[in-house]
Amino acid sequence: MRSAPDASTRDRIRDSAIAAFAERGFDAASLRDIAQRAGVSAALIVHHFGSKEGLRDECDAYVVQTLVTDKGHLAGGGASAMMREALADRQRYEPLLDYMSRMLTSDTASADALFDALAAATRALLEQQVAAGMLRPQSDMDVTVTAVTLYGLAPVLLRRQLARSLGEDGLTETLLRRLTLPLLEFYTHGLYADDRLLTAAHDALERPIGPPSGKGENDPHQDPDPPLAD
Amino acid sequence: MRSAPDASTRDRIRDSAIAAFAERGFDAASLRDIAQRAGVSAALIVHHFGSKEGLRDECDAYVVQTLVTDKGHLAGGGASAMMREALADRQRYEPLLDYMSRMLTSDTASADALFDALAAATRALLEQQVAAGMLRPQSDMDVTVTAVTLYGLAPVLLRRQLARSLGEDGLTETLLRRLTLPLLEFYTHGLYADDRLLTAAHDALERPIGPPSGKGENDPHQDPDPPLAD
DNA sequence: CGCCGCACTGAACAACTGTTTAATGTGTTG
DNA sequence: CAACACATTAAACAGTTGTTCAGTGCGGCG
Repeated sequence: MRSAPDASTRDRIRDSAIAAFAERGFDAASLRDIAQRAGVSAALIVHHFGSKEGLRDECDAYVVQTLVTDKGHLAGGGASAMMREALADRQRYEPLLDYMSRMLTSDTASADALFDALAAATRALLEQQVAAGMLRPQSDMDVTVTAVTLYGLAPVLLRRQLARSLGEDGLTETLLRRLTLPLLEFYTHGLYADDRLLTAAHDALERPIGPPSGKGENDPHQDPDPPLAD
Repeated sequence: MRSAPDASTRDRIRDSAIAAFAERGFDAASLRDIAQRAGVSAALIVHHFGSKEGLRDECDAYVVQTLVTDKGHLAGGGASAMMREALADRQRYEPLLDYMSRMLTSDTASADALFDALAAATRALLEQQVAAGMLRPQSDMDVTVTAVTLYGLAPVLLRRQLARSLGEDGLTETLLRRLTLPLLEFYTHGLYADDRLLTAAHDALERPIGPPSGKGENDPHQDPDPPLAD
């Protein structure tokens, strides 16, 4: 988070805080550390924001607004549009993505609000695609919305592992291009060649209770990893 | 992490540490806090583990071993088997899942090792399914493996949001049952009804460079959210 | 000018951090 | 029994933390 050189002191502190929280986490980032980044004293931060918690609240609000409320050009696109946008102006958005990742896994009310906003954006997009006849009929739209939101967020939260695992460093354009077709293929035709696992799971769910009887070693579907079956 | 009542002091400290790190994060969990949970003094922790960092290393190793190396009954099943297992013995596994979530988003060598182990398990499972002719042909198996690993991890990392968003509290069996069929359907037939987005993306990727010219408002594929398309 | 408000500071504060030290007990081994 | 090893502790250490306090200087307004 490099602020514009003429940004107000308050804004500069906020941006420095976002960068520090994103890099080191809320607990590990000290007020003195943030103060130094912003070129001010620690006392001034408290003067402006009341407390470290107050500073956090303002950072949360700012990140949510920038990421989902602002201009609506992200709000309409869901998580992948977010990543594309982030790629375009990496220096500016990278701390925001890191901050958001920390936020989403943090058991705070702001985290819930952020996720709800992202899910709402995803829902809007999917419903628009339903109206256009682009989507297969979904049996439980709430589950679909939540799942698509989760799947869109996964590459952001696990950005480091995603890149490392594929031998890139960071979320380069090369990496995004490499992901595009396989993922779109996955979203279009799925992963499995036939209905075997699906019908097996369907049958299994008919039976009243779950996985009883001993070790459950001979279930009909041995391990359809992805779908959390049974 | 409630240890068996006769567990050795070392083990009890380790388990208390895992619980504390999982609940509050590595930085926020103090040695005195951990010591109190384990019913010992803070000095004893240092005596046994050398330093807080040493304690963390041992916790990391233990969690990795328990989650992926141990017995192989998780190693073979990927992330969803992990969740099923966790569900079966919730009290025991919940701290481990929380710990793992923090670990995977933490820029440490252990995090990389854990992810690699999970990805390897996913790869083994997928290759076995390829051999059985269950999978559609994949153009880039590395991408498929990484994506399936990410998608399997997303519900664990965002467990709280997943449950909250669907009106459950926690990863109940009810919730898992509700997820099973829609997700398996998704893995089997995909989300989209036709090839429109796929072929559009395919065409778009033919053209040499990316999204230039002004605002890129009139791309062929306006926003195929999920697949991060160009 | 004189006064007020306010951005801003360094220094001090008490609370807490991880770690060290010296000591105490307790059990095993010679 | 003496000697050693080791688990365990309370107390103290130096460093850092968020926060408070008393002040400084500067800009606008009467």
